[in-house]
Amino acid sequence: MPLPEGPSLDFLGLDHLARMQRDAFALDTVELARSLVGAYLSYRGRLLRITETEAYRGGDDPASHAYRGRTRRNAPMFGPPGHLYVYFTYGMHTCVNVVGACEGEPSGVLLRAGELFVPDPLSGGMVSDPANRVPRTSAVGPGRLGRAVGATVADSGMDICQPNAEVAFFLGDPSAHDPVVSSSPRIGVSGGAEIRWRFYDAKSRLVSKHPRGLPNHTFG
DNA sequence: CGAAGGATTTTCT
DNA sequence: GAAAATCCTTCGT
Repeated sequence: MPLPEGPSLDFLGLDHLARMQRDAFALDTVELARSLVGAYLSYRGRLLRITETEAYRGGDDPASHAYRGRTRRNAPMFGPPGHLYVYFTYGMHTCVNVVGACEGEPSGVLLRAGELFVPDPLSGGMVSDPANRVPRTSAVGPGRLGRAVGATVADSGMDICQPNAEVAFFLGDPSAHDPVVSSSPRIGVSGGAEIRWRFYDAKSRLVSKHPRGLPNHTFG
């Protein structure tokens, strides 16, 4: 089986990519979710190309953790853009969100899937991680992504716009590897199932499978 | 293949 | 005490 379609990251040297600053996160939550597909995430030294996100926008989104108001857990969703909201669920999964902007209302973009990269001693660049091929070790699915980058709830609230933050996003190189961003209803939500706030790269194999066979390209 | 059920613990009611 | 923005295994076609 071939490795998943993806960029050869010889150019990566993340220095060549623009690091996302506060203004890049201060977008409407849904716009941020869309723009993060194809972006690179550096999480304490682990590198990931984001392939799938979901938006949780506003206090009247019934699927959002913020739906029933502010609690200690979801507090970062009510704060300024460019911070992490990390939560623990189902007794075993740690899921990572980024806070965007929503007119003073709570905001969260759930990182649902990505393609892992590892250093390549031969080229000196980064190459797709063989772990991507094994569902268990991949970063496909929010729980698996959280595990792959080693996220913990202690990371919740982290300001990722500080110059020396251990977590940072970089905009992908549009001229080299445009994602084809498609949308679908969100996965695993109990309310608001008609809203298409899930975004994914239709060119990537490394996206989650929609339980209901709803819009979701699969290549191979 | 797909459907069903268990795992496991934090958070909130 | 119940639910949870999930994942994995098992069991049935």
